[in-house]
Amino acid sequence: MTKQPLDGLFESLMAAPQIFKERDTLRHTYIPDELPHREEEIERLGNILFPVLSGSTPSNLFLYGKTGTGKTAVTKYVLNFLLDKIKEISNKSDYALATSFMNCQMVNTNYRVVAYLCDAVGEKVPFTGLPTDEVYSRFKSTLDSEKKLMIIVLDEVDILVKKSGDETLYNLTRINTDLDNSKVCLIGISNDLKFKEYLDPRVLSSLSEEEIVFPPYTAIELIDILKQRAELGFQPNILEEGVINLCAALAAQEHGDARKSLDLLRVAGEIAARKKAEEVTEEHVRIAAISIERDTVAEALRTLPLHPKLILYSVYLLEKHRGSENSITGDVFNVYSELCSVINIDPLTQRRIGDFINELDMLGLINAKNISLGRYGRTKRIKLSIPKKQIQDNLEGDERIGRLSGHVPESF
DNA sequence: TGTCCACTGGAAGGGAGGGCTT
DNA sequence: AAGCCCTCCCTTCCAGTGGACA
Repeated sequence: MTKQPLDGLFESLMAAPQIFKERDTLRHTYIPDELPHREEEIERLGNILFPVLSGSTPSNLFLYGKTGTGKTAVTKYVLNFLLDKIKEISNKSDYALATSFMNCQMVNTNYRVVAYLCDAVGEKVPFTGLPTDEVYSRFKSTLDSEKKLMIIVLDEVDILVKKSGDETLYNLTRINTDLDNSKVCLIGISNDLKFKEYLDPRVLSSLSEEEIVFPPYTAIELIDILKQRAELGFQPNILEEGVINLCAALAAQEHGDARKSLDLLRVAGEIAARKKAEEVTEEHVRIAAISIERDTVAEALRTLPLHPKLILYSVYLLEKHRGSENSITGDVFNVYSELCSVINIDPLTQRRIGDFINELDMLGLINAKNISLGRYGRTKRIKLSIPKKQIQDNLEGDERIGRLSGHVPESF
């Protein structure tokens, strides 16, 4: 058999110095045996959920805190602990503990939440077709068919409520009154502190019987977290002095985000491994910071549907041909409509384009600010938030947008 | 000070595509 | 097969608005 080019690649990678011991422990999704600087939160959550061990229903609770402050990790940590404990005493207790953890970024409609819960209790339902009420009552009756205590965790619950309202949440907070054998405990997790304002007061009072606020990590705390993970994930003495401090400092600039600091450390390690370096250096961390940023943007651009891509490309063309002058919604819509006719598709309405402009703003790809031009109306001032080169490189790769490359809109 | 522009953004609803029940 | 119900994506309608201008 002839030698494949990949054989050589793998051989040289194997021969290179080993950087990682256990790479996955450096992912933020990995739950270590200890969570440094979250002892207090673990203890509080443990205290609140402790009644499950004696078969009582704990209070519903709400966890608040910014991204990367350990809400999800602490919750999973405590739930895992409880599940282990329950296993130990299972012969002594006459009920089962079930948990369902869902991220409302994915499970973001009322129907999907209930369907997900059905799945968790072993009730198979189609992803569409049934009335939500029907799916909900199937969930209830399956859950109630045996003695069970179910802890339902709704991570990023604010997304669900903003998108689909709080009807499901309302039903779930009242479900215990309809159950004879089983009980449900709800845990809501949110990084939007203003989220409470959207909630019906009845849901709010029932859901936040207990609340835990997760403060951001300080740079010093991040260093401890990174040291712990580095010990698990990297070969000994592979990190140059200062690497961990730099990762912590960069992440601390953004509200003490442990997730980000771990990503930085892991990607820095991957870069060092690729370069076959003897150790991971501060330079690798800096490259990692740029590469993470670039990859996030490239990924966002690549996965955009066609119409938002065209809108973004219109903003790009406006900036390219009219210099740094800011565009307004009307300009963008005109160029967008023209591009649609060039590639022979029907343009969407200006109303819909307005929504897409807001979405692109939220993704951080453009900056759209409401302004008033006096008697010339109220509109949005729109600027690109990322370099033009990045738009060009990533969008013109799309065959349909590529056809527009070099096109100068007639409106100029 | 009132007018008026060019929108914004909420609300309601249409319809396509999918699937269930009877 | 008919009648429902779901989500998703979109349109239509329209009241509301900030501030330059007459």
